[in-house]
Amino acid sequence: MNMLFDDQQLDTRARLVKAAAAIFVEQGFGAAKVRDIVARADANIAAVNYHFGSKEGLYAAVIQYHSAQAMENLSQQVTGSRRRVPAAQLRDFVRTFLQRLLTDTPQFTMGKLVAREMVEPTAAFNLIMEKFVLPQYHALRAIIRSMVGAAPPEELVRRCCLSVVGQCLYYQSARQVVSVLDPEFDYGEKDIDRLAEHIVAFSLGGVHQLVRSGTTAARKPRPARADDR
Amino acid sequence: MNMLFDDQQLDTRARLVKAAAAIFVEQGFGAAKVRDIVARADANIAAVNYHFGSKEGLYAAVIQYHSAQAMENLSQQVTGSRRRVPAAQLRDFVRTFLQRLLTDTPQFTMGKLVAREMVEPTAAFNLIMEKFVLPQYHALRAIIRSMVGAAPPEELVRRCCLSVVGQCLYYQSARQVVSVLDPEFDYGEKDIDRLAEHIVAFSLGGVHQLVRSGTTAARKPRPARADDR
DNA sequence: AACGGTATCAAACTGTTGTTTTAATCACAA
DNA sequence: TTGTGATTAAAACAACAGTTTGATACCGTT
Repeated sequence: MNMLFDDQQLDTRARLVKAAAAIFVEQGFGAAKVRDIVARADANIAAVNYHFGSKEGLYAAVIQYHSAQAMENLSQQVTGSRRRVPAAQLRDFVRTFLQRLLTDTPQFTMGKLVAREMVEPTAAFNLIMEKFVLPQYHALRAIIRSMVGAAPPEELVRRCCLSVVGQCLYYQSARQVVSVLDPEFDYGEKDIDRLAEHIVAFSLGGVHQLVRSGTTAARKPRPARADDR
Repeated sequence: MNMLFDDQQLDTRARLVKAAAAIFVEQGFGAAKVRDIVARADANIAAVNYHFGSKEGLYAAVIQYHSAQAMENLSQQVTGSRRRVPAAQLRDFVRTFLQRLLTDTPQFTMGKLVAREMVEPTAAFNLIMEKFVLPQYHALRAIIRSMVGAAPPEELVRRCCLSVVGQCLYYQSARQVVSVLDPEFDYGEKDIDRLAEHIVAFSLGGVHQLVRSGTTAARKPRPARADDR
């Protein structure tokens, strides 16, 4: 239990964490098979129970390991863009979020694990929520709030946050659908950048639209608009 | 193999389809257990293989049964709102889409099955795609296209469609997250209507923003905007 | 009443999957 | 060298889940 990752000659424990991370991301915790993991790690079946106690313990280790670097990414992201215009902050947020969600390098494994937990929660759900989802959510909420001012109700800000996140997450959770509807999209850096541009522009328009209609329209009875009926 | 559903005293086959639909929606095909299904249907284990050949056969039967009424809902929806303003068509689309996705009545089971297939594809994925996803997508694409005119490239329209769908699907696929971030939201009719209003307004703003920036900004080199740096 | 087909049921079967066991191997200190 | 604890390996175990079996009940027909 000395250093976890060397580089070349990893010990069994480290190889297991690495292989498990990949398979958990690909298939989710439930569908992942321990035998597949140890096969990829080139280790023996008993190793996972010896080192981690159980499959769940291995999953916890994967999360814990990837948490560390993901967490510092997070904090440097938040502090890094404090001084900018809200719209630029949103751009940074979406770009980073999409990168973590869609890029395939092992550096961004945590983002995909979090996405999995959202759609298919496991025992680690609460931990993931408070360690990753909520901080991210609060960051995004602050950005949106600074864009709309103090007047609009909290609910509007919350809905906008979920709209932004929903747009992003769809490209990861529904990859199969995207690959049919948009076969060109190959999740490369270029594609991700273009997608980020789109989602930012779309969301900026959405937020502004809501501020506009929120200030002019009545509150309770839905105002009859031109597009009704 | 006479009539499938009576009403009150359903035969075993019908009870199985009904129970299976509920459990497949709740847990997904992979996680659903045949023993749970037959327990809810108050039937014997062997019944599923006797009537449907296999668990997969049962799943196919569930899809086939719910397809019928879902399909006619679809067509009447499309033909029903042809004559309206695009924005009103979008409103209808989103409202109906959300209703199918979030309402818990068995009438709208298909929507949730489709959502499952998007996130966790099974052998029925291709069928679901061409029978439900693609038609819906084309309908939405036509609406968006009629809003932006002929000038914007197809890619922009496609991105907008995915943005709309992503916003909606998130509330179904990530229910657990929503229940933490927004505990008030209880998926009642009121909530769904309000959510539809939000997503429509947000998306209208998003689409218009994209049309605006698309016509004014240069194409290849990203124009330096006020919010940069 | 006897027959034939359909449906149901309890029980067993089979493959899979997470886990455990037991022995062998290795590293290293006494 | 010897002993000790950590690690690995092969095999077995136990629980689970989908499927199959063989017997039995049901029901309309001859």
